[in-house]
Amino acid sequence: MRYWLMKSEPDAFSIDDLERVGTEPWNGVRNYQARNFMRDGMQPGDGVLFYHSNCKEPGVVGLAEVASEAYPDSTQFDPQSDYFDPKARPEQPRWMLVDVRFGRKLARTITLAELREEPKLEGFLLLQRGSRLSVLPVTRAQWKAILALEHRR
DNA sequence: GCCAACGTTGGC
DNA sequence: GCCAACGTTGGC
Repeated sequence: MRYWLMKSEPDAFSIDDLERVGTEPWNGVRNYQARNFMRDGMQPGDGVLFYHSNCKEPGVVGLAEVASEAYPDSTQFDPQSDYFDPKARPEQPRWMLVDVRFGRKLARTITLAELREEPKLEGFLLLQRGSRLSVLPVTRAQWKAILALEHRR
């Protein structure tokens, strides 16, 4: 079992939205590195840290799990979609996604600022300068270190 | 709203 | 294949 962090802007899709729908196709990822993590790295049952980005208090807000193998993101073929990709062809899809299933909300937001202060998280991809990946791997040690912060304060 | 950092595009 | 221009991400 592996661990991941997935970012979402709460204005667009929050942890509450995921709780409401239960399971959501993680569409709209248009970065090759992020796609490759979903396509080549993820397995059903993997752990996901749900992260709110581009908001007042960025940070980890909940837990989820990978709920499917990777499959083509249908929005790439839909001209009405914001995520439409005119170069994508159904016989050779360019963008893949996985389904993500709600796990639980954290007791509180573990903020980005806190993560930066945690020595055990040195080297964490999320915290590296200029890192903008919206889907990224988390080591088991990092996962544990992050969750250990939940009830510490 | 600003802007640093990064990815992508397209001319040459 | 280089690289300038442009677009996007996302913290602050």
